[in-house]
Amino acid sequence: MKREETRERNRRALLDAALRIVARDGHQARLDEIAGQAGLSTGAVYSLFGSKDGLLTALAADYLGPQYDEIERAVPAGLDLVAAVEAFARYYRRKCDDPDALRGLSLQASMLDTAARDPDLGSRLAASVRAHEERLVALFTGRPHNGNMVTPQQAQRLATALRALFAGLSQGVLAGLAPGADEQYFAEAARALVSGASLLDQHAAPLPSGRRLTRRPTRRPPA
Amino acid sequence: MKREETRERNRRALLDAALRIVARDGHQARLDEIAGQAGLSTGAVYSLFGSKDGLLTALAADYLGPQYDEIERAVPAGLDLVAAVEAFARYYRRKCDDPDALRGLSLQASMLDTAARDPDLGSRLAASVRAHEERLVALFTGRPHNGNMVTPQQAQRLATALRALFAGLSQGVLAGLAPGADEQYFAEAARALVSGASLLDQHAAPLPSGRRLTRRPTRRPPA
DNA sequence: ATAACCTCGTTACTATAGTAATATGATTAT
DNA sequence: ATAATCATATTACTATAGTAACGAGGTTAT
Repeated sequence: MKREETRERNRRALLDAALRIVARDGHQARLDEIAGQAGLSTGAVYSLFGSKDGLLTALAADYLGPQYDEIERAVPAGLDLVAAVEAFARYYRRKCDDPDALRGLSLQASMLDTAARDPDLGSRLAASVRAHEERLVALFTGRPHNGNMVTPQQAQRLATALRALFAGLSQGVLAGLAPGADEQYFAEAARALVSGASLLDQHAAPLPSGRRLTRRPTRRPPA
Repeated sequence: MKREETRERNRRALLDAALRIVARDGHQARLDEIAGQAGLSTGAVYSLFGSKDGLLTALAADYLGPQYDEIERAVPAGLDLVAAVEAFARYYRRKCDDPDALRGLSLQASMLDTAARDPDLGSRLAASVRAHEERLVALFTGRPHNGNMVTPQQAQRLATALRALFAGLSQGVLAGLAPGADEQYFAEAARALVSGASLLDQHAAPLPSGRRLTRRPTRRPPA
């Protein structure tokens, strides 16, 4: 079975070359440069991955694992739910400061576009993401919160909302739509989702006629 | 001043043609078809908008207005904050069911990519979005909540988080990452941000040793 | 063992975004 | 009024993604 073997070798060679070049150029990486570094011609990409998007999708799926490794390191076991969610939030916000976060955003955008336009690649991508998301669910499941333990169902609901919130906020920060969204803001927004604290608690103002809040503000972290 | 006049006329002609064709083909719309329908050649696009992305960005900026008109219609005055936020959430979720929501997602992705790659277009886009976002802030400012009125600062914080959350959730729904995120879920997630309710309230399970929740669940809408 | 076949990568081609040089016609200065 | 200049669209070209026909060499059936 030498045929299958060379196929696999070529596949790997393309993915490895693509990783290097995509890390540098994002989704604008040129196919002939990738194929050249893999010792192949651009046609091989179409034979093995169907399209440039197919190659990038496979690459993305390959690198979701390390991505979630990093998240798990950022959210240590032993924290209760609120603390874990805050740690997650701060991790996400810090990643926006990474010098090549913009390239990451561009890649993410092209993945989104691929998913929107190519149902096949889209569902393959979605499957990878969902598979890895189980790790996120596991990361929250069982943590104490309000005297209870987080159930897998709760963790699932939470993971969906948190990923959405952070994805949206990161996009906002990087695209310049949300200039004020600092680490503190990420943490407060995330905490609002899980705890009884609202995003608004810290900035309330009385009605003109002046009855005070019924809810007292949660702890005000140091400015 | 006939020069400026024809320039403006050509600009409009390109935008009008682009609107038709982009509505059909998304960001894959072909430049020569757009230019052809405008009675111009593709070079005119580069002369007037600098690039295809420039044309699409201008188009997007043009159509943010109607977008926000629709939002304002979906969130009537007179609702308190929680109800307004829920209405907003449900509007956003319903838009995911639109038959050409996927084309919208693809366009949104390409705008994101443009913002990530071209600082100039990115900041122009961000400026348009922020300008229109003031309407969103105004939409929430002054509504009653917990016996107070929402301040502009609170509304700003809220608008940032809501847009991020809905953008992320919509992307998730359309890309197949968040299959369970129905209208109800959108509404609950949004409510969690503003009110004391947590996303987890409805799905709590007791600890093995069994102390109950300290917080009682908020109203459970009919299934 | 040999012939038919199938898989996969290459080569040559097409389509489209973008660039550079050019031409045309408006604006401005003399 | 006429010439110089500038702005803007066109034309011809380049670069790159994608397609289709082809061919080499591994695979399978007799």
